[in-house]
Amino acid sequence: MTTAEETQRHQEGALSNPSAVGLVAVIIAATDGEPRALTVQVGGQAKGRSDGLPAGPLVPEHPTLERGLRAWVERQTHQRLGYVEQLYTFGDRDRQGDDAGGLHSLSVAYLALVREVRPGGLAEASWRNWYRYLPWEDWREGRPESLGEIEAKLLSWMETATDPKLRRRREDRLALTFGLCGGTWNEERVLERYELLFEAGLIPEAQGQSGEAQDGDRRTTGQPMALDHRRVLATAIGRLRGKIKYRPVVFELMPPTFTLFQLQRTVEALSGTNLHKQNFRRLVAQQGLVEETDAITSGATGRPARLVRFRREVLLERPAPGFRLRAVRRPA
Amino acid sequence: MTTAEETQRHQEGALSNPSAVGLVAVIIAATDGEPRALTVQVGGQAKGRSDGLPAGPLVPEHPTLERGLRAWVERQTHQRLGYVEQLYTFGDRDRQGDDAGGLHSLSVAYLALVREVRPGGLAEASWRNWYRYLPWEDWREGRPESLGEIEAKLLSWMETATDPKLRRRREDRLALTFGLCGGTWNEERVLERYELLFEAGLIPEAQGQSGEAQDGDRRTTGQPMALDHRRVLATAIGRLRGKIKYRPVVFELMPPTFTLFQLQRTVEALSGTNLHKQNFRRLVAQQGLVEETDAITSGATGRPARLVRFRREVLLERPAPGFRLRAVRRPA
DNA sequence: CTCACTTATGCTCAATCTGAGCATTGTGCC
DNA sequence: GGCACAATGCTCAGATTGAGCATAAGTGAG
Repeated sequence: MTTAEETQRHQEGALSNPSAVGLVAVIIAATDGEPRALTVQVGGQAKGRSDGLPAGPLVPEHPTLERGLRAWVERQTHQRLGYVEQLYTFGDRDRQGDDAGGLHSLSVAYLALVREVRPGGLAEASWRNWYRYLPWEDWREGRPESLGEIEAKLLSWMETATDPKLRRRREDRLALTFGLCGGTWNEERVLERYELLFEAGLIPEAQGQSGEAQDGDRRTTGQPMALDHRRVLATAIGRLRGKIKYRPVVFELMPPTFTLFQLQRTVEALSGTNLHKQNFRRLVAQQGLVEETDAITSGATGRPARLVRFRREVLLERPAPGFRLRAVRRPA
Repeated sequence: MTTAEETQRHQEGALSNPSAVGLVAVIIAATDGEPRALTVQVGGQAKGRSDGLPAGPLVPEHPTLERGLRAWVERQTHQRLGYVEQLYTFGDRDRQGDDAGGLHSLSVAYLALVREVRPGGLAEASWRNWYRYLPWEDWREGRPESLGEIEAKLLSWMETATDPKLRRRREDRLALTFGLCGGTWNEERVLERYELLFEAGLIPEAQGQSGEAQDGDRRTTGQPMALDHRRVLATAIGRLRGKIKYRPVVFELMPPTFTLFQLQRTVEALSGTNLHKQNFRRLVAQQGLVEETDAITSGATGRPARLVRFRREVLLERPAPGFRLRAVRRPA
């Protein structure tokens, strides 16, 4: 069959593979300078319960996928979603675990940013610091200590490759993702790092995928999640870290008014790095991202700070405002 | 039902909405300084034939969606795909036309870049300049002439809003996407522009979606495509235009060796703008994106140019190499 | 052969942006 | 008042950019 024939057959509705399609949502908030994701408890008694992301079937009654997701999440969590963006569509074998009875299954993942964290809301849902699941991604206190052990294991995984070409390829990947062997750490490569760990057998969720021995230790390789949800989370973090650099999406996580330092803390929380304070303010000022209110903080230690608010107008003005975050280089 | 319950039910496989899932591929090449997409003829005799993108059912026999797409396209087109990336998953109502017999239908769209254009290959498939479908996106010869008419229509669409708030919102969107009313043109907002035209009733494909009068004219609003394929194409172009700025993906479109000017022409073709020649070379040199060969062009008019080739090593070196394209400002 | 034309390539220069740090200003606390 | 701690202002050298000028090295016409 030619492409054209196949296309035509497809477009006339003669589809051969009905599939089970679901939604997964990565719902992000940032309070107290910590990045948080909404998680739920999933899993029956047999396998034990574990953290997972909110997920559900595709709701067909909505005009678009995004609107459907929005309504679904807002109904479930009573959160108003600020910003919503489609993340990625994960297929079967990208995932692990049971196929849904022979059906091919897909998950359409969405990233959503919410402003406030309603504490009560749902019994089984809770906000968790996302670095709980990916501890090696948090460089705010300097190089994460868990990284030492991880690197050692990755290096020995590299060594297990006997084929020199394969070994070389692995070395390149280590350099690219974890900054080993002379590479540099790029905070956006969250997914690539997760996938590398997965392949190297350091991720417990990889069980059943291959028979290799699992080498997971929550202190170093983080807490597991149900199914492939950690992969989805990693995708979300990577995307968000990229996005804040050229679109003012952080403000979707901020309260109506805030101080520049709170804003900086939020950006740092997302990107997992520290920023140079004065330069950060200069950047924000130059870009005209915020405007001053006449309120001033009080009570806290140190000199009170001026409260500012996001200038919605920038969405129309500059081509692509955001933060170009330059991590401050730390001595040791 | 709570989120957690729903999630659990979902994850245990009790899915309620089996859906028809398909793939769509935007396969891009660039030859002779023109950006081209692979198109096929689709549609039966009743509706008339029209251009469409290669599409087909999801192939379940592959480990991941991407690998599946890769195999499928390579089998169909005998093209080796260089770079493949998932674009977006389009839902039903995002699309137009017939639901597939009550099934909810999804299309997972992929972007692929190929190096060479095999001319023969498929009878019904052909490479088409992508600006044929989105003529307002090509600013290489200066402001596209079709834009005058488009803007006039958009402005009158804006005026039809009686509610001042709605009118205001439309004005903002015109500024943001088409640079009207004091905004600036941003070459990455391809999808937003298409969607605006769609809403404004300037896109013939919108028929049946709403009863509004269609105002399409191929010379100004471009040639239509089947279903929502123009939307998919617009998504692809926007994504690619963004990507070339921070990842060296253009090289996936180039032959093994090429001149710097050919490279520039390709980047210009994709971005739809003109670049400053000397600065472009300086950028490429600085970033170390290419290395010289000892071959030199000959035969063409003008001084012969050195042939260069892509330095694969940069993929490992710099954090995120690509082109920051600054359009050269033209006087008129 | 020389000229006109075309493209390649080298180089300059001012304006701006960046990374890093020093200095000063308000507050709460002892 | 003196201290610790943030907020805020300001400087400064080095790198990056945008825009051009100038020169080199081919082709084709006369």
